[in-house]
Amino acid sequence: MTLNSREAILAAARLRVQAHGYGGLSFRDLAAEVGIKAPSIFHHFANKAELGAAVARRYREDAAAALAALAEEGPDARASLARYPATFRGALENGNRLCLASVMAAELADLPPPVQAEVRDFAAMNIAWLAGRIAAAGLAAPEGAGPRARAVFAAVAGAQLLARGGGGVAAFDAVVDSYRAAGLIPS
Amino acid sequence: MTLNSREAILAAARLRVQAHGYGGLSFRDLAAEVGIKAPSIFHHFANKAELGAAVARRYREDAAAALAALAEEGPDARASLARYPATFRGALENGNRLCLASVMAAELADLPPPVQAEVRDFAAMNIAWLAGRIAAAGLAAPEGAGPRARAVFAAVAGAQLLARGGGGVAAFDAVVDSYRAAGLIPS
DNA sequence: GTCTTCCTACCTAACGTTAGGTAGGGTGGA
DNA sequence: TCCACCCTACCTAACGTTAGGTAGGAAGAC
Repeated sequence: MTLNSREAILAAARLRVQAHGYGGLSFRDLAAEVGIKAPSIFHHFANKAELGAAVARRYREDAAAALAALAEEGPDARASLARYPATFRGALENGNRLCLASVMAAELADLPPPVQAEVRDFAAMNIAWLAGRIAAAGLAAPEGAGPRARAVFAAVAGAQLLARGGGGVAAFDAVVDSYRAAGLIPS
Repeated sequence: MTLNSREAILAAARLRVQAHGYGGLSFRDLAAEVGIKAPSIFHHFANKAELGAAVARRYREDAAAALAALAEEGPDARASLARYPATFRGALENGNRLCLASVMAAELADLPPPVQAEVRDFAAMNIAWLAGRIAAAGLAAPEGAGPRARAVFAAVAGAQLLARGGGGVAAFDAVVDSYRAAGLIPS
């Protein structure tokens, strides 16, 4: 149960941050969900900042793996780009949550520096993946792939934010469809 | 000083929420900034929820006035649409803040219902304005103006979120330029 | 085999701090 | 006089965190 506890804490903390933010993550509530007491969390993580950084790091690693899998599914860069928004859809379906990095970006100034760094790394990783696929798909000139990648990332994150405010997955899908219609994302 | 205190509280609270979120708004810090003591705030607002709702309502009213002014500046709907993102730029310039509604959307689940309602109203107001201008500009079919308006609102909010994470106003401008290049927003 | 030692994993109790909120009093202008 | 405004003093609940301790297992020496 030792390794499982650490993993259980990480998983539960991720969901709680996605729903309530880093500031809304309480050790007592988190521990209760895992089935231990709050101080026992300190056996696995030195403090809240370290837990937050670990959650964000794991989130980035999982996303990187998912994107790598998406790219390896087929050689068609346009097709994998078209499926990129779907990686953000899941959070909305799962209790109207947001991308971890979006929630944390909203409270960025109050985040411990190590957590801030993880948030930036997540964005950089997504943008790098998008830029690679955009370049491979010939969707933009080589020097324009980076800016375009940032635009796609921002637009999809914004769609998720709007959908949480009202409309849910249906609103998210409609906004993404508009992006496709405008040519921001390939169909 | 009575009316001024209320206004000073509203203004300071708005800036603090834009920087730290509703959860990060503390009566003690807020009062200190205004130059009074924390319990004196309760003379102007019954509780935190009412203060939050008042801040959000005022924010929406101010934004509505700014958008109305933008629309009245000239009859060219395309031109006023092109200047829409600028209304979001100011927050970033002012201490790397976000749109009040974006910050609050990130912590929506923990907001008192009246505050949630104000956040939704702000989004609806923006979308209605955009839909009107999009229809007037002939940028989309009449039945497509609403979805397109939601896409523009989401995209601009996302650009602001990305810019806060890193890059600031320059990143915001670059992303908006990409939106223009893709045809999501008129130049 | 068993005794000692050290470990992991978790506990209870309490720390200092901060949160929103309340009670009741003083003061100044209409 | 009275009421708006702001004060001091205080409350309870919750926060992250620390101290100190217990249960149980692995490992080495004899």
